[in-house]
Amino acid sequence: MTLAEHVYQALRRDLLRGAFAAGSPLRLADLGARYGAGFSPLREALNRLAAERLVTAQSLRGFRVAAVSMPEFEDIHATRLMIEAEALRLSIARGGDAWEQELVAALHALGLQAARGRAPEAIWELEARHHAFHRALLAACGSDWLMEFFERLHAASERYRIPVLMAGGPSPGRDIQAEHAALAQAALTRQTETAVALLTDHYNRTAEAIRATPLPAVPRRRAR
Amino acid sequence: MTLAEHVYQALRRDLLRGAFAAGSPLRLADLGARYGAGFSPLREALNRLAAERLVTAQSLRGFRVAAVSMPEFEDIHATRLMIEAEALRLSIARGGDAWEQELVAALHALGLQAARGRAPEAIWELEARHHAFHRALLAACGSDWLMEFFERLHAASERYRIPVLMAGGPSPGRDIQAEHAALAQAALTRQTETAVALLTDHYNRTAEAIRATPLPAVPRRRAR
DNA sequence: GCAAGCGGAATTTTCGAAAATCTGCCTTGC
DNA sequence: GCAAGGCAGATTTTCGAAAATTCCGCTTGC
Repeated sequence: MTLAEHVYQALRRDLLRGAFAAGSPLRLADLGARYGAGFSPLREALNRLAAERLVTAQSLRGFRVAAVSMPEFEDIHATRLMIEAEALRLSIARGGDAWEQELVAALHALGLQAARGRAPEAIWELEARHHAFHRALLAACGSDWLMEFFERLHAASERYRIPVLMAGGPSPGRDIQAEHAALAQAALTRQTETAVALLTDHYNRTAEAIRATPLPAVPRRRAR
Repeated sequence: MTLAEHVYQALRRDLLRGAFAAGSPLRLADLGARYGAGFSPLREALNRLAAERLVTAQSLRGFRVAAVSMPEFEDIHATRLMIEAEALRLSIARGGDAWEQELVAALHALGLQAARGRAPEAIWELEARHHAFHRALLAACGSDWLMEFFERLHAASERYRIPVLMAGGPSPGRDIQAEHAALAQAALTRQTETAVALLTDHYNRTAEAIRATPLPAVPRRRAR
């Protein structure tokens, strides 16, 4: 792997984990010290991330962490429901043995990690397995483009989930693992519209938690 | 505009116009001569385009024009129908005076250019106005993400339309301007499902023309 | 005749410095 | 007192060369 690729992955991971405040400038000198790279690989990684909208680029003023806002979250959420509902229908219609196998495996791995609690060092592994479960659910849809849009929207919404995770996880009355199990069950038994409804509810509950948690304040630049 | 941005736009335009064969390597020295830039801005542009999947990157082996294939086209086509149908419904539901105004303006501009024929120097302007018309149709959907996916899928499918355009345009019996006019009419009169059906037919006809035209041969690398 | 290995050329990737531009502060003029 | 202008430092952008790796033809050994 080249240095630029390594920086891209590390920076992307840090952005999704909320290591930088939304809207803050990403200075090349700082990033160089942090990731041990010169300007060239840094700028390559930043350009990729800019194309993914995780950072913004302004001519001759460098890069910033992309801003967050509630209207943008609502857009991400609504678009995501639409994309994933369609991908889930296709996946259920087309999934074979291998899909079922990987889905139950992902559900099991998620359950194991969920049981390990929410300590800081365990939470990112939980996030990874959560993402892997949802990916496994849609994986048989047969559309590279739907899967790419799923990944994009997942990354975009991840940044809004961080405050919720840090504030102590989801609402007390919620049994997330049960939601996942029911969803997997409906998918495996090919109850398409039940599965879509469960998936929609699942994301709507998370959206509720996000709406109830204040966004981290975006440092405002002075008017100019 | 920085040099890297300029290269990005010029290279993207050339890729969409079919200036490079699908699958062929994009050598930095060649690109440097073509666009008058050093390696740094070139690599930044290429990394952006790689994030958009117009080119592919392989560690230490540089960049290539993304491959084309009929299965990929079918995926693009199906995903596009889904995204644009949804965006069109939203746009019709939410569009106000400004939307109507820009839609009729875009339709008119498209008609003017269509009347100018299909000479090589007129064709790209026609393409631009065609794209602008379809964008105007969806512009009121209120979702940045749907619009981004629209742009991505448009760019991806543009590469498949080039051979059709070069082979002399669409099927003889087709009156494309009438299709656009009917579509705009249905949208402006808020006949949502009629508009969606017309849009779907419009793209399906184009897809038929693409299926009937052989893909440009992708230079195959020797097995290794 | 043919596959494996070698070596030079071609190519990509990275760095460090130079050039260009922006930012914030301070002076100047009114 | 306050806005306009300018200067110094900070920052981004670009280049050219060096380092690392791949590519490809050629030789060698069987």
